[in-house]
Amino acid sequence: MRKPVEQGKPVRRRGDELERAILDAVWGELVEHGYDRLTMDGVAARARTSKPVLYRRWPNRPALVIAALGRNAPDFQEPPDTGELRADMLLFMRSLLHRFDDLPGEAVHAFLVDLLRDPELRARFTGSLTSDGPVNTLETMLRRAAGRGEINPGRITPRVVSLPLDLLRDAFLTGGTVAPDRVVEEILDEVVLPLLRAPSEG
Amino acid sequence: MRKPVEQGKPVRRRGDELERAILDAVWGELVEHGYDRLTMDGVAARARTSKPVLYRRWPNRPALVIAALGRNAPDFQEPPDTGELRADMLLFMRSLLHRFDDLPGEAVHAFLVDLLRDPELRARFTGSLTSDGPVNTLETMLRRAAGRGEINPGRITPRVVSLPLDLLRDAFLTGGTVAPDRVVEEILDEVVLPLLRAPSEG
DNA sequence: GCCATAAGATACGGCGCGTTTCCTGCTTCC
DNA sequence: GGAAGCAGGAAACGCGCCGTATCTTATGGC
Repeated sequence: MRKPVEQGKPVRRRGDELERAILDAVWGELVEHGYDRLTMDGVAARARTSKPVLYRRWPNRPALVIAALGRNAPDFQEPPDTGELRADMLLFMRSLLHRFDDLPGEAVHAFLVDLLRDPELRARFTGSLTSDGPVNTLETMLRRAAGRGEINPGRITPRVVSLPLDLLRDAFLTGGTVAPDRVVEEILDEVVLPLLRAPSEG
Repeated sequence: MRKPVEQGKPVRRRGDELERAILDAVWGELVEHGYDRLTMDGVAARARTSKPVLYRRWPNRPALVIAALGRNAPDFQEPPDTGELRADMLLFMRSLLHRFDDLPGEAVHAFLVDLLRDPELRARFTGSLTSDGPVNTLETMLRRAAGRGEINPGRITPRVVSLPLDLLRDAFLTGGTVAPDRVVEEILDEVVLPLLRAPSEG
């Protein structure tokens, strides 16, 4: 709801209330202008606060946006378990891709690209995938499938586990937009699943 | 006796000579400062010219750097043909990775990341891979290998052909540095080659 | 030798980051 | 309940760099 009076009462917010207002403002700016044109001044204005307040909490622009994404993104869900690997993976990959559908895809792309520029953020990002992230979920799904005899357990290596992720990310980065379903299925049916099913050699 | 003919004779260069000097200056700046800190002023100064001269030839910073890379990068070579696919691919992938070894790897990374930001440049980049680029070379190698019976010809699809490229690029982007040999071999031995050798299903 | 052309020097406007300075209202602690 | 101090808020600044505009001056074609 809207504040009753515009300039009547300069209500001074603090702590968590202020922080929530700021992160909401970030989200709003992302939706409206995208990441490229999200400015610190813009966020401050939208949150009706000022830049020093932002910089007291976050060291720079990407850190601020990370915080906003972390707050607003839906949590990871449990690994799907349909009883069939292909369906599991399809569900899972799609849920990954559509995690930020509330934002213009171009905004997410610009943000990820910006993340990659900074070594520190880059490391944090890749780390977030493995430690308790999607990689674990994938591994769970693969082990279950191996238990059912759907795939060759010998093929399950770290590189192969993260392969779907790597390909989705690459498609997103080079394509500029979330991979369409066609591409996801292609990745699964032409690369990931055949590889997992391939018998060991030698 | 106003002019004691100092070190700088005001030789005014034009056309191709000037252009070469500029692109060399770009290269020098890349080597010395990396892409992030390559500035138009810096290039102009190093080339002993001025910014308007740069902007008369190239519309912006990335375009200028593209021109410099195009001039200084070694040409693509013929696809290797050792008689064995793994060796061919190893040679080829390594040659790709070390194409810009004269530059600090961080500079190449920053440049590629910057390319991805602009839809136009992004498209030009991905296009350069397929049309008469590395993708063609890879396909040639794969077809030869299929002819020798090394791999399953049914596995050769566009997505699979570009798979090694995609994985190298992703490793470069997310790793921040050229993939070490270990990773290249892992990609080949755990993903690409097993997939190519896998028998058709159904 | 004349003149169009492009090089070179310089300065400017713009933008956005991150910081500084100063003021002011809220909260806490005695 | 009052003072001290903490944190929010507003404005302005310096910086760096982009891309452009203006003007002078050398150069090469004719």
